[in-house]
Amino acid sequence: MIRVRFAPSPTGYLHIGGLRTALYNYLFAKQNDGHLILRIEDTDRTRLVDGAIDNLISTLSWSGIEFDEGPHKEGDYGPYTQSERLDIYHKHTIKLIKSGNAYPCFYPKDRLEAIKSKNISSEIVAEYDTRFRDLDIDESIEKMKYENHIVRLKIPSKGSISISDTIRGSIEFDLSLIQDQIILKSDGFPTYHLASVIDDHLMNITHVIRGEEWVASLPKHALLYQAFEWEMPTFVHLPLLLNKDKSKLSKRQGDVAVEDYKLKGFVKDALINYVALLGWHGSDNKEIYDFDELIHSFSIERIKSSGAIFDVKKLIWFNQQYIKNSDSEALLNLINQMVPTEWNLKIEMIDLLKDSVETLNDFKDQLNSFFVYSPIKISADNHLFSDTIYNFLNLLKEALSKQDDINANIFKDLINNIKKEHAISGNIWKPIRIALTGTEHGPDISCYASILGSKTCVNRIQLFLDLNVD
RNA sequence: GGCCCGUUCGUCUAGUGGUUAGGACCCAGGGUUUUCAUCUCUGUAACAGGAGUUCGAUUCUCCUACGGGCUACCA
Repeated sequence: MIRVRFAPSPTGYLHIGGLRTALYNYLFAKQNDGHLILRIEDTDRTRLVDGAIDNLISTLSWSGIEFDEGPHKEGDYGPYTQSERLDIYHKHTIKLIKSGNAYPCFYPKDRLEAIKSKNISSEIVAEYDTRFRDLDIDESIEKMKYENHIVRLKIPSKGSISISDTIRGSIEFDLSLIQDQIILKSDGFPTYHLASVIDDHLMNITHVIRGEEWVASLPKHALLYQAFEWEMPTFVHLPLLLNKDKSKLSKRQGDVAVEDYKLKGFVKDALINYVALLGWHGSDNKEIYDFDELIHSFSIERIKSSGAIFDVKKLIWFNQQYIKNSDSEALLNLINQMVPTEWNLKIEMIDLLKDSVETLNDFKDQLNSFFVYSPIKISADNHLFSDTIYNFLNLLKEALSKQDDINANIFKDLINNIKKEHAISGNIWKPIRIALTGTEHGPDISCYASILGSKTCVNRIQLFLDLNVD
């Protein structure tokens, strides 16, 4: 069975790049009837953020990505949080030391402090540590019980290793260039390399799908697999998501948290669709994929090898498409959660607006004029308004007050009749809009007025005239 | 600096040993519309460079350039 994992560290929010990694893992698992595992990589105790795990899970869940196993979902391979697996890492570390593939380096307190305070380069420290490389194994293990130590992986000083990546093919590394990697820190926690290799193996992970930033560590991981005499999973390194300047997508140059986009009124389907297409594309020109189509169409073979710039403009376009094609009822439910409870949203309002908004937040802005009105003071030099227009508005008000029920067509007829009867010409539609809504632009004013209802229209025109006509 | 990865319109991308190199976003212009938007039509715009292989390379190989990632007791 295909088993893949998404393995974030709980350092805060869910990164857009993380969302894509999770998504690709999810799609791959789903289309193969496999399992997607959530594993929390919290081995850096200095970077833990409270609530990050819950946040991660709920954000992922909002996007439609659910896990088959994880800290929040029981499975046969737990625990799924690395800080709860310390004894496993320790046992395996001892195994590595015993087989001669790793060695502890001892750090008397003063040396530890010296290293920390003097800012010595890691190369120099590693160089110094090679003196521990060939210490007696049993003695070293005994010494670990009462002395400060770290453990390093013993990397062959010569030779090369070639590792296969599904997207990039075979990659060769010169081992002499790699320093003995620390796999167990002085606080007793493993580093990423050790923990992820052990967990991927123990959790029966078949495909490691992760970001390209990990390819440089590939030889270390491969060596670890060799040392344990374990079979390697298939590696799939995803191209990076980039800023406008082509550097790795990061905060600082815009929003990178999934939550930011949610807050800005992006719908999850649009985000997912857009992000899926950053690095993957089908063989045709299709761009709009719903979640099921994505599951069926996605393939690792068609993942690109080059990085992709995250372009909000295209995301906005996707968002527009999804909103306008959404069921109005569903939209209404979403929007209801965003607006003041006293706003009595009607489905007609959503129908009227959904073709033209870019984000859910635009709804909020545009809906506002249905519920909040204050007349605009027209300046004397505004050529849109004249006595004729004010008079016209007055007539319209009269006409509307005789109508209990209006619809868009009645509203239009009313206006055209008044125009004809009183021989009024010129642009009357814009003044009507301004009087009725307080804004210059917006959706079809006849529809707008009919949703507002004749009574409210009358009130608003009255307020407008009160303010602008002596 | 070293190692590794990458390079088709501004962006996301399709594509092939012979194509007018296709689509989408963006941008510009036209049309529709009582406004804005929507919608619609049209347009601008790309194979990083150099060698080689070949009758023929955007496509295959090598080199260069450029970009990026990594180079932590971070992941």
